[in-house]
Amino acid sequence: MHAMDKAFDFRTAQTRWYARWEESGTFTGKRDPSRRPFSMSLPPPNITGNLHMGHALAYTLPDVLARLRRAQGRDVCWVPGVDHAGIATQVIVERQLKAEGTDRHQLGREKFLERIWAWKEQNQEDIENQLRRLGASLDWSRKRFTMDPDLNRAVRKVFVEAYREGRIYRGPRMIQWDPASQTALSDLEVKYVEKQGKLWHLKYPLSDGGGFVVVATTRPETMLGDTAVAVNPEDERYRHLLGKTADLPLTGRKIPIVADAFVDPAFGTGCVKVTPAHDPNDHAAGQRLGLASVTVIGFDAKMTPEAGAKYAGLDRFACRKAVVEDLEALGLVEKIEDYTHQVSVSDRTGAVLEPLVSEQWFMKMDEAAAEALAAVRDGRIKFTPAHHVAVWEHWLTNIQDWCISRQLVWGHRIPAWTCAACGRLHVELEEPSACAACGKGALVQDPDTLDTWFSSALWPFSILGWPDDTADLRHYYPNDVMCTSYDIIFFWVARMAMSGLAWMKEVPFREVYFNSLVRDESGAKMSKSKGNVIDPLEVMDEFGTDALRFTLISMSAPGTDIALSRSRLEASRNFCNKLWNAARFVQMNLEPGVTLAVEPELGEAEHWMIRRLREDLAEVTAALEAYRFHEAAERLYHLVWDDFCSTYIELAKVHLQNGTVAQKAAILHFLDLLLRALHPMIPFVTEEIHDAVMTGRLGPGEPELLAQRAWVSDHPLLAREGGDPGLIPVFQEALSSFLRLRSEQGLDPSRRLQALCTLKELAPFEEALKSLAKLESVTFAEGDLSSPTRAVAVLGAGMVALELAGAKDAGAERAKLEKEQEKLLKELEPLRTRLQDPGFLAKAPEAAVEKLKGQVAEREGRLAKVAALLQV
RNA sequence: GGGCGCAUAACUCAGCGGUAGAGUGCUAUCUUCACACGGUAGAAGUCCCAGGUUCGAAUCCUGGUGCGCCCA
Repeated sequence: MHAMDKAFDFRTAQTRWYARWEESGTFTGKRDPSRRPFSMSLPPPNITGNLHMGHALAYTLPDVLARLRRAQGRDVCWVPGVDHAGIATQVIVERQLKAEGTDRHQLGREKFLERIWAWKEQNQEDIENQLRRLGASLDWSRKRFTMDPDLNRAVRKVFVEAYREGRIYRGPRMIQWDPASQTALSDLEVKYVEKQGKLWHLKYPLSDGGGFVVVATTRPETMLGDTAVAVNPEDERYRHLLGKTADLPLTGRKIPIVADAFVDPAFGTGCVKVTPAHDPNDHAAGQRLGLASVTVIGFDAKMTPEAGAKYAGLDRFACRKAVVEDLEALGLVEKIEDYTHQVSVSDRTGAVLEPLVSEQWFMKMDEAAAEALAAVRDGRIKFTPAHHVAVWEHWLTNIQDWCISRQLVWGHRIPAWTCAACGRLHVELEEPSACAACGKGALVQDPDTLDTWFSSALWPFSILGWPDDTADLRHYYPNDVMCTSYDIIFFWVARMAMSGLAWMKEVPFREVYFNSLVRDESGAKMSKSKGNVIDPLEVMDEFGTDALRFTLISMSAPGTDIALSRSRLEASRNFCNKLWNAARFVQMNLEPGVTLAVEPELGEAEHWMIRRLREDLAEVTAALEAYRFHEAAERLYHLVWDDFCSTYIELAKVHLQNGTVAQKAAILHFLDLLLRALHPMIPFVTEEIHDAVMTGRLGPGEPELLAQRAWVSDHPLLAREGGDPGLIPVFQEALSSFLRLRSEQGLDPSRRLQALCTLKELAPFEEALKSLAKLESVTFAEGDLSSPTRAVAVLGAGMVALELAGAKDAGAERAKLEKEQEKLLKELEPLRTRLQDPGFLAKAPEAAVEKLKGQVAEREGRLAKVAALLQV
């Protein structure tokens, strides 16, 4: 036991405790067969970044769950780790190389990889330490990285098996190509941004000399690769053109005019140019209609020789300018309109993507998607909030095959080898020593790596040791909960679900909790370019980790994004300080003999506090178990501030200062219950208080660390019944009436007054009333207290008065009473109307009618007393 | 074009069939024996609009308006 400072110093508390928790093995999954497991695996954070506010939330909420479940006796296993983030990481390290005047090609694949590994080690350590600062109760003994050898084995296993089953195949297909990072992307890595562009109306002369056909396009440079002009078959305007050809300007090619339903007659002129090599829709149309494909833009985003000698080698945007100029010179540009359209760019590099046909690896999605859909439909996976099911359904029912190969160095290398001699492809777990077909040629491994999410999708079971049949896997799989942000439902959740079902034959997690997005004060998404990013590390320095956590938790209502504001952080900090000071006040009045082992003595105030704890802690438990974090936080906030601090401690001050050991033990128990209930949300301040107050006062066998103590629900004290449930509310009303009278009468706050009260049952609280309302004495009397020398207030069940002698402000009192009368009448009117409504009386449930009657009676009673006072 | 979500006090948000709530801010007041990161009292809202269901709607349904997000 040591003296507590006047204010909670979170700076020392938050560095002190995490190491203790970690060293003590509190967070380690015990794989204890006698206890029910509780396992979680979150999408690991990307190694490219520091902890941002999204992580802070995404780790705080599951940490609340982990700490709750641990306290409830579950064997908690929450595995931490980081994700290698293929493209993002490679882009960053390549940028560093560029700044040093070199590049990865000069460095060579191996040196480049060494460089990335070194960078990864440093970043991973930073992220891990930031998660520790946040207090996340992760099992560091099990930490994983998506490129660990074990996890790589899982990746190879899945790749090889899926290939043999035909789920993975290789072939030329149109993909989204990122010219900046020189790799293919999956559909999910494409972002659509709105851009102000132009719509060029180009005239293609008909080959028979019968005029022109006009097509509209946002990308005129692709006309060099046109192989047809298409119209809608229903479009009467152009039916006469079908079967004819047009002379494609600048190329000397003749292209057919064809019909296809994909053409929207309302877009542009209703005639569209078809460029099968450079547009996904045109590509599909080209295949349907058997059109030729002419590739005029290369992987470097420059024009190819097929674009013609004049344009070959030009950048695609420079070529656009050149083509338009040349067409204008020929009089073939009918008009140019301003046009706003969506341009597809890389989510990572921001480069404008080029749809290109390319040889890539793909994974079939239809079967896996159907299984993932079924798992949610039949309840094997439950979503909170449930409305995200709609998004899930939509995406999985429209899913395309997944392009899994990337032309990157950083990632899981594809386990496929080609024989240099016979060209045979070998997909194997380990590198084959010789070609199984011809036995002669040298084997060359596919240079590409897999999409980062290929390995991420295996995370929920690869971290537990799969493909080996490990004890961890048997004990902790499937995971109980997956906590994540709803914006990565496709990247992570869907792919994990599909992988788990495919390879484990069981869902990877039983429940998914989607947390909100954290936004800035005005509700805008935080982004570096907007400059509105709130750094959680700075917030933790300024307000404390507990304040940050409590703010995020108390704003986490399902389905609403969080607009983080300074004022909320301040409120949370103040709350932590309030708790601290209440504990400090308790602690400084405890002698050594007061411990949790002492049987507490319970009076009216204690029974009231027990009732408050019993009701609220049950609600808190239920709310947390149902992911209603904000509700749990709000309950605890008011339980601590209003009930424990403002009401109970004020009533118990006498005991606290001069009471018996048994009386003080009751106070100690209440504080103990609050600390335990609050610990999952604000672990640092509660552990610090626990240390300061409970050291030497714990019951036999109780662990010293709060993080190891049991949850509060079945504490025997909460089962104790007794006392009069109505008494403390009457006391509160009497007290606030005295205070209000003082305020209305404009009395000097330090002046002590004589008071009267008709409520005899408050006699035991005389001292508390005197102290809190600054009274000299309280006389318990019967009947009407009204008198020309007293200020009187009407309560539900009685009356209180202050003796003011000559100092009474009768006008103020009368004004107040009149106002109260007016208010009561105003309230009564609709209540009485409703009570007289035959429809209400006939159809409303009896309880509603009774409740209304009670409300009317209570107001009428008050009204009568107020009216009587006004007549004096 | 399709889907999802949100509109409640000055601000940020809860509530989601039975008399409008919280935090912050605001007004007044108090440094009195844990806490000024505090105490006390107080002011503040046609619960976006229009219909409908119901004895009763901020709450359920339909339509509209305005925002935000996702997918194409």
